[in-house]
Formats: sequence, structure tokens, C-alpha cells
Amino acid sequence: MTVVSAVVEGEAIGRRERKKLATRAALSGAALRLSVEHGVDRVTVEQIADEADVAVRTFFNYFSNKEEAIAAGDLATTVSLVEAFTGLPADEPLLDSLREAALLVVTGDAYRDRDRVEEMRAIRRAPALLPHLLAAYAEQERALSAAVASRTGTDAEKELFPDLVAATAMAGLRVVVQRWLAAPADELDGTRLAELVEATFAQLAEGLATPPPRR
Amino acid sequence: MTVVSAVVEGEAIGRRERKKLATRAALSGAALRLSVEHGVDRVTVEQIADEADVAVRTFFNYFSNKEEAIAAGDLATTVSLVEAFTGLPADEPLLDSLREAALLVVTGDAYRDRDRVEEMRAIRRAPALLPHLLAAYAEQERALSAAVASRTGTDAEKELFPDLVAATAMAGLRVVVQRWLAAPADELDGTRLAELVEATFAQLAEGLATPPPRR
DNA sequence: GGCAAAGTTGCACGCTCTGCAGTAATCGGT
DNA sequence: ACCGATTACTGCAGAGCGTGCAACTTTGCC
Repeated sequence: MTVVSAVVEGEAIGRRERKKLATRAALSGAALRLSVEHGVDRVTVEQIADEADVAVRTFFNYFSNKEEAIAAGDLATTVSLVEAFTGLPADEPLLDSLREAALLVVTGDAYRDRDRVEEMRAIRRAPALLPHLLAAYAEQERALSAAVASRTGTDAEKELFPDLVAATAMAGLRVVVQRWLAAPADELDGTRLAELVEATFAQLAEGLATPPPRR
Repeated sequence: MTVVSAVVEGEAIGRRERKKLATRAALSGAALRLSVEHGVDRVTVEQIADEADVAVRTFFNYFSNKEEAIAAGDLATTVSLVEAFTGLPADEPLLDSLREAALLVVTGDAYRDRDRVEEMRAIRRAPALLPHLLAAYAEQERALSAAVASRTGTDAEKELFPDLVAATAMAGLRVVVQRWLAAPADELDGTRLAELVEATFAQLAEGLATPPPRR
């Protein structure tokens, strides 16, 4: 069990661990706020460290670079797919739970907050951020794979299935969110986002067998 | 049409464009060789630029950082999924073509060359490379989405389907390759890689409905 | 209270990465 | 073949990044 999951599960951890998590959260929060304010490319590590009230050297104990911190801050504002998935009943079909978890993600506070959505759009205009967003998704994918393995009683070390399910679900959610965020501002409707998620998981459930009608 | 696809299709382009492509290839090839030799973290942009016989300043006209160049060099050694897909008959089921394309990728020269495979494993030990590998895959995913849209006669701007299919196929291929590369050295058998691809696309075709037996 | 482990931090320094501007190569028209 | 426009290469300066080392502080455990 990771420290984060210990916290999630309400288990006691020491002051040292709690302070580490607090510092990491302070840094990623500062990174997000300041990258929105100054731009991803222009914000400096020194500004982020100052805002989080730690030394620049300390910043690099937590993150490899500012983009990693920004991505962490951005993802922290949304409901985690793995947390949503883990909280659902284990006796329903797997893809149903993943669809429901994805719906919990996209109906969370972040995607309904217009300012937050506009920030998401703004920071994603910086090409330097994409690799680190993808890496952050990959981190969540690993956690989701473990949760799928636990749920299906399979050994993620031996079986490809949990990795494939996690990668597919994360890919589906990612393309939906990317498409929605890239839409014109008047189309940023929460209902449409949920509809895209439904359509995505419906397509996955039927094995991507039916393309939409030709234009 | 991009310059690269012009080249792929054998269309004439000028000396300037050809020299740009040659410079980019020289840089990414140098990046790969030198990162294998020195380590991803230790190789410098100056070493890469010198090896490619260009100025350091010129390096940054092509790549944002050395990791991006290394990822480009690494991917360039493998068959491109989109090229493989585009070369297949358009009248068979979509997922069948994607499976066949993925098989063409994993049965290409790169995955059968033990030295190349060992290089892949070595450079992937550097955490700093992962975000840029993922970004390079995302670039290939965009091209694949366009190819899927063209093949299914759908408008990738309007329909989510091509993006979803491309993201899913790339995710499936990625987890297979990642798993295979992470296996013990005596399990790096080409037949097993192809089997993993078959299993992956079989699972996708049936909508990930059946987990493997519980352990 | 004391010791070991872990975390913070300053410092020095090699390297990254960019904007600017001068120079060179390429392209297209005449 | 020449010429002008466009594009690419490159050196330079400099701001900022990112790391290893070591001193200091905090935390946990006995």
C-alpha cells in the first residue's frame, strides 16, 4: 500500500509523511496557479518554490521539472478514475464499472467549474506540458491496473489483462476529455462530456466494431 | 499532407525539405546512439549535435530537448503502426486490420534484433525518457486517427470514433511492448510478443468482457 | 534523552534553452 | 545565369535549470 492510499483509507501515518504530502501538494498547487498566471513556459521553478515556501533545491526533491509539477497540480483537481472505480460494487461487469467511474470523473467539480476548465484549456496550449500530462496519466493507469487485478482476482505481473483494461479505459477517457477541452467555448457543456463518455464505453463494449455513418 | 507523408508517397520535394529531414534523422539517430553509450541522463545536447555535425543552436530548431530526440530515434527503428495499417486492404474489419498492422510492427526487424531490444530496455530504465516516449506515441496516434477516419469515411473533427480507435490500438500495442520489454531476458521471444498482440486484439474485439481465470 | 534516519537547504557549477542578429543556402521568377 | 525573397544555420549572451555535496533540522524509535 502506498502512503497516498494509506491516507485515502484514513490510516494513520506519521508527521513526516503528512508533511511530505503537504509539501508536494503545496508545490503542485503553486505550479498550477502560477502556470495559469504566467504561462507554462514562463513560470520559473524559483517562483513555484517561493509560493510553496520551500527552497528551489527542495522543489527537485519532489518533481523532476516544473512541467511534472504542473501536470500533478492539474490532475489533482479532478476525481481520480482509480478512486472512483475502487469505490464501486465489484459484482457488476467490469466495463460497466469503468464507465460509471469515468462518469464520476467527468461529473466531478473540476469539469463543472468554468474557471477551472478555462485554466485546463490555457495550460494545454503549451506543447511542453503534454509529455508530462501523459506521464501523469500513465501513473494513474498503473494504479488502475492494480485495482482491476485486485477486482478480477488476476495477477497483474503474470496477466496482460489488467494492464490492457486500464490502458484502454484511460485512453478512452483521455480522448474524450481532450476532445471536449478542444471544443469551441460554447460547446463546453457537462452533459455533452458525459454523453461522450457513454458513447466511448459503448464503443469499447462492442469491440469498436461499428464506425459511425460515413459523412 | 505533411512533408513526411510526401516522402512516404514518393512525391518530389525540394533539396531544402530533404536536408531538413536528413538533419532531423541525423540528430535523432545520434541521440539514440549516444544515449545508449552514455546513458539518457548523462548524454549532452552538445555531444548529440557534434555527432550529427550541426550547431547546438540548430539542435533546438528540431527538438525541444534531448529526450524528445532520443524518443524519436528509438521509434524510428520500428515499423510505424500507421504505415502498416495504411498498407492493408480497406475491406476487412477494422480491428482485424489493426491487429495485422500491430503484428507487422512487432515482427519487424527491430524487435528481432537482440542488440536493438537490449538498447530499448536500457534507455527505458531512465525515468526522464517516459514522458517523451508517450508523447511520441501520441504523435503516432494522431496520424493513425487520421488514417482510421480516411478508411471509415468519417470526419475525425466531428466524430470521436477515429480518435478512440487509434488511442485504443496504440494503448494495446504499448502495453504489450512495455510488458515484453520488461520481461526477463530469456523470455524476449518474438513468438511470445506476437502472441501477446493476438491476445490483446482478441480481448479488445470482445469488449474486454472476459478476464482471465482467477489465480 | 539520545541516536539514526530522513528531510531541508545553500552553494557551486555544468548544462539547458532561448532570443537576437549575422551569414549561408535554397527557391522561384526573369 | 542572375537576383531578390525566403528559409535555415549558427554564434553569442544570458537567464534559468537541475544536480551532487555537505551542513543543519526534524522526526521516529528505543
